[in-house]
Amino acid sequence: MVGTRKFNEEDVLDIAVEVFSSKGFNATTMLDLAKETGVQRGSLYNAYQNKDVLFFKAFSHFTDNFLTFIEGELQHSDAKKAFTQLFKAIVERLCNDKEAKGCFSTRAIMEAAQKCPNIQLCLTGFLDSLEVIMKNRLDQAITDQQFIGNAQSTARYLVSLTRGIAVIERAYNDKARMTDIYQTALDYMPFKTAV
Amino acid sequence: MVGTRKFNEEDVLDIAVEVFSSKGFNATTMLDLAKETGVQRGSLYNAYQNKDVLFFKAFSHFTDNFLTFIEGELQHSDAKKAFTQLFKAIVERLCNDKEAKGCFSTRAIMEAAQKCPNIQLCLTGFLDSLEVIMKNRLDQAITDQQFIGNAQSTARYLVSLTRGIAVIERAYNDKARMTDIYQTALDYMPFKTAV
DNA sequence: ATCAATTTTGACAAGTATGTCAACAATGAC
DNA sequence: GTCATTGTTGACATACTTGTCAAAATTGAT
Repeated sequence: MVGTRKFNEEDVLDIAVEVFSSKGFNATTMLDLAKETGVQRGSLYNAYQNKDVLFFKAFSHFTDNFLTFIEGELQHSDAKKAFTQLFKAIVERLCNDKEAKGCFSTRAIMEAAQKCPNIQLCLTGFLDSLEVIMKNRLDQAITDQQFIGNAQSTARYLVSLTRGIAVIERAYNDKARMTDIYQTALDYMPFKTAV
Repeated sequence: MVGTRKFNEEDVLDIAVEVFSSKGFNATTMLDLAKETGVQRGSLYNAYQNKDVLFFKAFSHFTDNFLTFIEGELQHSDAKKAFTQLFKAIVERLCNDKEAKGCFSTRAIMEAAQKCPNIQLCLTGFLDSLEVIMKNRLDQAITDQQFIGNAQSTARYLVSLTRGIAVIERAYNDKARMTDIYQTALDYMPFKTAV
């Protein structure tokens, strides 16, 4: 490498995720991204070709972090507690971020999914991964005799639940409401306390 | 009235709802609305002041229809069947519309809620109404000994479920998946078949 | 039929966003 | 230290969107 990039790509993508999360895909301009990252617009165009590509990169960056985060929160040996902890952490993450930004992936799905097949694939791929992680944990729970039900369907259902909570956050920005929702959902699920 | 409006306001709002549903708030331009409605841009500005107001009117128009629709689908005397019918109808409505448009209110919440306090209020007001309708049906179910649980929390949870399904529609546009989700959710709920 | 109020129409101005480019700066390799 | 390569910078052209306005058209009321 000869001319080396001045800005830290990691930082820029982190900030891009923030900006896209809080303004949404369409309302975010390259100028916004330039201002927030401190990188000139021209440099962004040089590094990424355009907004779509930058979004794409930011999204990959986000999913890498998020999926790791999700898996980390499902570690508790009691299945119901594991999922409770997961949702608790998701809600914390949604609410505790400075100035209520909103869920990056949910906003992306609502706004950008239909934009192009690549982005659509990348978004469904993310949800699929989420589903797999949850399904695996549920399979484990079944093995541990802590859950009786269809792991596949339940995982899909739980993925949908995370999306619903993300929408509720946008509307009410009320942590108690979000907590009530996932607790109600988890209480209804056929978990069994360990034998 | 002297100079009478040429276009049918009802029709225009119907179409506006369609356009906002399929493109989202930000991506919808006044030109889009003019093209789709066949009403000149200038006339739209004359009738409504700007995009925000037009959106506001379209939203009210939408909620009037939607809440009536929701109540209509909850008529079945068996509570679980009533809610199953409701979700079935919601999914139909989401999927059967020409060229997969997406849920108007969910898109609005994700994109427009933070725009201004008025719109925020109007969106939460809509969700609140939805919640009340569901809570009333659940209260009835409790009276009928068809349900045991907290009507308030469950209603909120179900509102969130409708939002989650709307997001899933955007990502996958897969009716079977959406059906699986609400069936899983309803199967987990503490309904009792009538005594 | 005329009038007055209102809508419609198309053009205009201003602002915003995108994407490109040429000149310039920086730096690793030799 | 020079060079070649790449990144940075700010300006530019283009396109899009919004909102306004004056002139023209329309129509209910008289």
